[in-house]
Amino acid sequence: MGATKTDHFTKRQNEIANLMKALSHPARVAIIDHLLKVAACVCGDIVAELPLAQPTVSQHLKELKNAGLIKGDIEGNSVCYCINEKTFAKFEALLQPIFGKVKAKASSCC
Amino acid sequence: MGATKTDHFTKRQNEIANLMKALSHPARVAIIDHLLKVAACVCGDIVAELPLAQPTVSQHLKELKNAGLIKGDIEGNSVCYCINEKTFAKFEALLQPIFGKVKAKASSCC
DNA sequence: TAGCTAAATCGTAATATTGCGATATTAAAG
DNA sequence: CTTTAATATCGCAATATTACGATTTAGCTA
Repeated sequence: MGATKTDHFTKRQNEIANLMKALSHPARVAIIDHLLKVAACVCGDIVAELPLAQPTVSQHLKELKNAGLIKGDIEGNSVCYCINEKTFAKFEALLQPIFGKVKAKASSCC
Repeated sequence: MGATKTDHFTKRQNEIANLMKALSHPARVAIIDHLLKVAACVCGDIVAELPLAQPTVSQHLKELKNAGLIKGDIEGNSVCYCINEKTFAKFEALLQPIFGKVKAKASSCC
């Protein structure tokens, strides 16, 4: 055991969970923060920004990329990472109904 | 190793990461879905709804409670779980600026 | 009190994540 | 072609998560 039973849940629930997981580590939130702050799409700058070793940052970048939250363009020697707006838009669209329903509920109990 | 270096990141980044982690499992998304759907605050109904054993569901409920996303009121024999709107509002407030900045950026590169 | 039901906790196995040193890979520079 | 720089990948150790059977806790009812 220990393997998540993803097949028992809806596609939507798994999509939400996957996007949440991608941002469930402060380093990855910090990477997104940085990519939003800097005008240009930084590459190895991210490694310099974070208090983590290069291989570790590379791994976090890979996870964000797998989740589709960032894109990586090879630019000669280095790689240019940047926000993938499409996925963020989808994420927002998935969360909107939840936040909306929470507000509509208005403490029906407890 | 293996322990997340939470102390190297900002309080905000850790807060976001923690809330994300709480919803990074489809079962926990399903629990929130269910609590939003049902008018009354269900208790053991959640166990019946999910394709998981009772101890497993109890564990997921505990994590959602620890993150502050749900509340649990003891009601005689059983427990009444429900959405904690305050935390959801905070979560939304934390994400809003990110989604906003993503849209404002409008593919500056890549 | 004894028995029943609902939920939490314990203990443990399987698996996943995090972090990083060492090592590849790839492309520009000399 | 060799060197250098920037990233990615490998392999491993430490730790965390997921799942659940067995057990405990707590309240209700008879």
